[in-house]
Amino acid sequence: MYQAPRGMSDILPHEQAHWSYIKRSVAAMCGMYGYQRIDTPIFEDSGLFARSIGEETDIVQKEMYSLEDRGGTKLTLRPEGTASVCRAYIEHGMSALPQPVRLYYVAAIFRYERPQAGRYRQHHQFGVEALGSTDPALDAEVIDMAWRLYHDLGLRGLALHLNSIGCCGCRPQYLEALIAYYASHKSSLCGDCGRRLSTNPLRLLDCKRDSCMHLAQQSPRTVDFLCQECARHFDDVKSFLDVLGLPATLDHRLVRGLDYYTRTVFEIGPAGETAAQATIGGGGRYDRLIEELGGRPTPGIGFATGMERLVLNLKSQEVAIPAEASPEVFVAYLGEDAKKMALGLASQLRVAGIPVVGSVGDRGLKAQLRQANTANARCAVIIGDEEVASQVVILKDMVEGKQETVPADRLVEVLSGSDMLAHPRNRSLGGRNRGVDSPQSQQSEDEKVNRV
RNA sequence: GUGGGCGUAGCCUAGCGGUUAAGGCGCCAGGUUGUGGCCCUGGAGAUCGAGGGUUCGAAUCCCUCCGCUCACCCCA
Repeated sequence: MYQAPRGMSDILPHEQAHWSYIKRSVAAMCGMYGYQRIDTPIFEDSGLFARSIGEETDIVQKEMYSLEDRGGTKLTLRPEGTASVCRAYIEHGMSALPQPVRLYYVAAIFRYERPQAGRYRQHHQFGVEALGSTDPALDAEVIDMAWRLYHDLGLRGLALHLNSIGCCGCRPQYLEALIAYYASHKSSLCGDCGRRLSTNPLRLLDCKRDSCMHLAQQSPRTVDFLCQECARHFDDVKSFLDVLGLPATLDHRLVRGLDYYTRTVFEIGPAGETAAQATIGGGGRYDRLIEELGGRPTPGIGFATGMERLVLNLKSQEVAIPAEASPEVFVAYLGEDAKKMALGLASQLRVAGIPVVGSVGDRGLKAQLRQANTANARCAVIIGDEEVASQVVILKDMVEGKQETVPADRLVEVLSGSDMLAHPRNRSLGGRNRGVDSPQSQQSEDEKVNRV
């Protein structure tokens, strides 16, 4: 028996409501903020990720799905989204466009890790990237988008953590101080942290062992080492977030696992949640990345959110999700002649824009109606020998249980005029329109979030 | 890569040494000759994750492997 590869899963029909709900919300929100969609290849040249994410990071060291194609090119399944977008920005000369360039993506992401709750080898991320401006207002805009998305999806009780990790000008001094501090407490560090001291000192700060957390509380803070420009930038970000009413919590232990981050970094997850895969979204500024990848110096900021984690949180918070559309009409038949008539009628209905499920398999009427019922069809069209003979059909309302005989050539007309069909507008929008309420109700909703 | 928990029909679960592995959901069919949802009846569907061992006898005990899952590491 074949199984899906480890850490990768099928998204089955009964789970699609959550996914399309998220995708719709994402697209609507990006439109609201002026972000345009970009899709990049699932593979990139391996070097792109090594250079952007950082040679020494775990992602590059041990988590990439890499392969060589028949021409000997080294390719890697994308382990994150930002590098590809930056590559596309450079490759297509987007620096010639009005800046900043605002982009978003929804993409499958691949990392070779041990799967666990909220962590998969193939997962999906929605992310945005705003390229070409250092304006702290852009940082605030991106953070606002992330916060707003979660809120509009219906998630509550989230916390926003914020920090600034400085730039290449001021970070070295900080790292020096950090290493010096931890080196002087080396004896009380756990084994992992002993290694981190030389490999990835920033990560010393978010070790979860009690002893190390204790040390982290007393450790030097990035914000105390910011250069003047970075400090100014961070102050502005904070004040802009304030204007937007976003309840940011300063977290001096917040660092990110990718090397390209500079200045602003942030994460959003369930408040007070200490669970392992709690973070549902995170991001930050990366002012050197595009230059690093061979473009002209171009600053950027972005964030990404794990869609599987969104689904997990929507489920755990029992957020009501709009149901997927079910078919309007089920066409049942009895006998060969009726089958042909049913086929033709179903086709006509679809041409008229009415979703139809056709019966197949020559089963009894009882079985066919049972199927119409489980398919959640609003009504059934029944055709037998008598109906074929007089060119009529039985139209049965599956909710009311009533039925009537209508001439076959008037079926579309009768159906369109009946209240059995959902209004076309409701059909395409799924009857939902979240997050664009009046300013007043929006305000009160936000206050509710801030309080949690 | 390290550690814990778990593998019985499509799904959930009982059985924990003794005859043809039990129940619920779902599926299929009947209960009116051409009418669904509720109810009733019946049916199909399981080499009890795989291999090996102990035993007169193993789903049940032991070992190995595989898979799933949770946690560490890391991250969305």
